Amino acid sequence: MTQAPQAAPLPFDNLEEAIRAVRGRGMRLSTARRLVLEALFAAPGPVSAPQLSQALAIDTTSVYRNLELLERHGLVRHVHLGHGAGLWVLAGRQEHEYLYCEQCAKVTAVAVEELDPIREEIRQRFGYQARFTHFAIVGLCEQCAAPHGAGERGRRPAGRAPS
Amino acid sequence: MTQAPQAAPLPFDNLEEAIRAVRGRGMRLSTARRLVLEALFAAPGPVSAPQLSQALAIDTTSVYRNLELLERHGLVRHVHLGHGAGLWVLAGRQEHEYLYCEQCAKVTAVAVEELDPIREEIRQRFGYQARFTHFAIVGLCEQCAAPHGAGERGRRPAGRAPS
DNA sequence: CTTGGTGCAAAACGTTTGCAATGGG
DNA sequence: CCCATTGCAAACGTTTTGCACCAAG
Repeated sequence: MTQAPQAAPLPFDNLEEAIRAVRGRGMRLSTARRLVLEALFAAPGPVSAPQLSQALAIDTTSVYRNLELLERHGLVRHVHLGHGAGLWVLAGRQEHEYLYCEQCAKVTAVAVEELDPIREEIRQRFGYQARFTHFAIVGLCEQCAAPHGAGERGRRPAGRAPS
Repeated sequence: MTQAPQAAPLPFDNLEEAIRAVRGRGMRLSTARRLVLEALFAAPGPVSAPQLSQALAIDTTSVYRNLELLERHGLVRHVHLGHGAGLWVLAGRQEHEYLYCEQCAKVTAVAVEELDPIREEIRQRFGYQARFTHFAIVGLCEQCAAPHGAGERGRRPAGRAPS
């Protein structure tokens, strides 16, 4: 996960296409690699390498090597929502960027185009071409930002909340 | 550095005021603590705990404990520019948020107010009250974003460039 | 003198590397 | 058959924890 700024994402919609892309790029379709891809397709959101390793009963090393290789080939990418392990997602179609609530750990995925206006404003003001695919936008969600409303007031996170 | 969403920053301008704040909050002014504060005042930008530890010849453990304590009391905070160690800065006055170029590792610090328009747009569109104090805004700086210009074309980072 | 702070040792955690064995094409 | 890929062991860099000693107030 050393560094992986941008690898042009390969377009694919489903497992079969992803597998075709794997083969087409000269990678072998090992059991571990197929399982990792399947798991990522099945996952409801970003998953960590240790999670994958445990869930699939594949050595962590192998999971990392697969994710890194697939990332180099633009099939997956990783994201940081807060502290803790990096989280991995497919990089094929429907690219997402994430908003992360540091209080209740809520994660909101939005299509990249939805953030383009923000990106454009940042570019105009500061000259940077921003990318929220590596670091999520961290802050407070609507409920948690509401000063004293009835919403999530004071609620503790459901899962762990890496700040 | 477990988690530290927001601790109301104590306002202070210089070392003396910071020291007064330390004492006022019931913390002792140990040698290590004073050195860490001095180093942060002297630093031109965010610094990692291992860096501080080495530069000041203070045990890493002690540096971490001091930073964490000072963070809990709103005197310092930490930021992630990319991969690698968390980086620490004073949290007193002139708060900054950071833009980080993932290609040339350039860091641009901007006053929080300068990002308020961006924050406002994010709030309106997605309901999140964003905070770029924990994760920098990562992307490409003007030079590196320029497709084939004469600027930083192909230049490798000066220091390490954690993506 | 009290107790908060220190250094040292050791561990936790996520991640990377070296190497011999294995299985995919 | 060959070599990409695997598992295991071991290292890595950052951060945390336990504990006996020390020093700030």
